[in-house]
Amino acid sequence: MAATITEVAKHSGLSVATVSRVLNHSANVSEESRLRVLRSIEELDYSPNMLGSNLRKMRSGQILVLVPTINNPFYSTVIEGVQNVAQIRGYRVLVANTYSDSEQLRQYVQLLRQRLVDGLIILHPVMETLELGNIGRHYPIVQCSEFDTRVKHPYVGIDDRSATKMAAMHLVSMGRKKIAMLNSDLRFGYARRRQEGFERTLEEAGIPVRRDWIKYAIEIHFDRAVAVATELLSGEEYPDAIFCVSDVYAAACIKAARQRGLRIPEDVAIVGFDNIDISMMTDPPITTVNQPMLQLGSEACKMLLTRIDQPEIELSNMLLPADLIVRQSTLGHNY
Amino acid sequence: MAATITEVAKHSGLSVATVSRVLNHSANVSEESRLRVLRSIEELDYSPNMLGSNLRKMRSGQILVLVPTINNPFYSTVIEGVQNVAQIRGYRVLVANTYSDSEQLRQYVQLLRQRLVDGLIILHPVMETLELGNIGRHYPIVQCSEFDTRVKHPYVGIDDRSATKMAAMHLVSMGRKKIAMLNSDLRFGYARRRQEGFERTLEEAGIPVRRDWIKYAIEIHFDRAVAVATELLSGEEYPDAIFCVSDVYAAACIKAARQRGLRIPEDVAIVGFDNIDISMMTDPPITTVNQPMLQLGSEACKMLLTRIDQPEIELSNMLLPADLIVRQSTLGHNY
DNA sequence: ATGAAAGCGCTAACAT
DNA sequence: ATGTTAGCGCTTTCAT
Repeated sequence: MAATITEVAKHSGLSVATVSRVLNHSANVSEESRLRVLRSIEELDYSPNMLGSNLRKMRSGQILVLVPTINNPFYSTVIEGVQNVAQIRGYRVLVANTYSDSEQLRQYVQLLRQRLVDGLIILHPVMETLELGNIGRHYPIVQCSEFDTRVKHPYVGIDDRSATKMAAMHLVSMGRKKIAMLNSDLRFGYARRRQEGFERTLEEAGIPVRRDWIKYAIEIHFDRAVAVATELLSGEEYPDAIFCVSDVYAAACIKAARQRGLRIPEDVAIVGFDNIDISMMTDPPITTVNQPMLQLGSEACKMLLTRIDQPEIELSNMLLPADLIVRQSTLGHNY
Repeated sequence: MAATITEVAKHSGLSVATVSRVLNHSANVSEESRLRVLRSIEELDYSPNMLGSNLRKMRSGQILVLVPTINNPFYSTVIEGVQNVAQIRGYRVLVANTYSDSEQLRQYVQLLRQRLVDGLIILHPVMETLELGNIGRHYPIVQCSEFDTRVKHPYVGIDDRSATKMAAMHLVSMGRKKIAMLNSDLRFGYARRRQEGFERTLEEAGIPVRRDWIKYAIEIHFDRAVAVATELLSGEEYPDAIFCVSDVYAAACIKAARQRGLRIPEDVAIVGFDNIDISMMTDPPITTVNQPMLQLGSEACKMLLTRIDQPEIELSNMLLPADLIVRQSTLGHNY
């Protein structure tokens, strides 16, 4: 039913080579031939079978994005950034949830060997450093957002330490002296870097760092985070500010604070991280560190495509600037 | 560098046919040959080049999911459901944002003709009925969640009318008599069906339907929805309950009500739709209609794979049950 | 149970 | 500028 390039060639009275040239916009085709071919394509309602092209060119025209879960507005926005660039450059994007499972991850990396994808963007705290380094050593791979500096693939992310400093200094400048942190899991590079930035900033500001005011909510799960936040706010003495490594945690802090009858920001100020939609929907809206999500994705994609096209080029890592969006969870009053 | 099936054949002293049989778990291979082949695969670190396989089998092993935007927890969860089934059945999933642009949509449908995808799941209010019907007439396509009954492709969704009835009856049973609706855009099938269900339920309950209390927020955008909700709550007389067709709208109503100093649910009760994460993070948490998002995706995927494998089979549409999750935005008190 | 060989649709090297 | 042809890696039919 579907026409092939051979039939187009026959129909136009030209060779398959010429048809192929027209399809690939190659030079060295006379205007007349070009038009003849285009007409035949039209009349036969021909569409090239890319499976043939792919085999011949030994490329899939696809890249794979690995995320712990697509169902997270941060990741999905980064993916959108990836897609924006990929589409322009004629690549399609596969998205795979790894559910942070290394077996899944290993399996997806196989798609590179099977030539089903030309490159890989990992939005994923890579814990099995060496593993991935070996499997993917000779393939185009870029780390995005959640990078591990020990892994040998280039990355694009934000400067967590200075972003954290900005957030913490904001709290300090609002006169807060009893500042807590709600972190995720120190196995993640960003968690380590943000905690480091947090502690350093407090020290520089002459504010004591209380170990019992640095809490961890291992899973990014709302109810779990509410429990941890409640704990943080339960003691005789409790913090007057909480820096959270995610907006979900910040929303959890708001709920916990409310349940204990604390006012925000009067009694406790709250800062989130990521600037996902939720941060503007809570009451009060959350002051948060805005990550340039779309740009993270698009830069990672550009980097990857460069790696695919010119594997010999040495790529340098990229840290994008983040900025603080001040809302009522720290500012108050103007609600 | 990468070994081919020919090299494996040579190395094992068998033919490519036999190697292929082993790879495809075909019968008629002696245990001895099988082991010889497997050993060679191991030793040569061989991985089949799927581009060759794809061309020969004339299939891509991929399906495409079209969504207005991936950056929406409802869609991304449905996609997760699709992926769960696809992975088990050996298919990969491409995701494309159409941004509700019909030109983009048309372009993506081309992937079917190019044989880059074997089938299509559309999570998308299809407005250009005929168009898609023509382009995709002879390809495996399934509508999911946002279906148009006039389009000739099978669909899986929820029964919007009865789901709406359930939500509205909940408000009625709580003694509400002045019930408003915050809808999206009547160009969407679900918007029409839900409004119909809403009006019918009120009529059956003997409650007058006030046209000026049915409002529309064309874009699902938080700030815009807050403005509409504020309008709804501004009059001399205002509703004592609002039924929203999305949780985002419900969150907007909460914000608008708060700003006007109204208590929820005492002064105004609020019901959302979808049961996305946001609905449990607001204050108060939102009573909402839970759509079986994962199941919507997985059933749509099953349906599509059936269509791919057995195009001759006539498929019937599927409506999954939704259920009401009652939280404090209508129940109150037990916060 | 195994092998030989054709061929999927396309591109690109080479020849003219 | 155009055509001829080999061949990308695999599956599958047909012999044996």
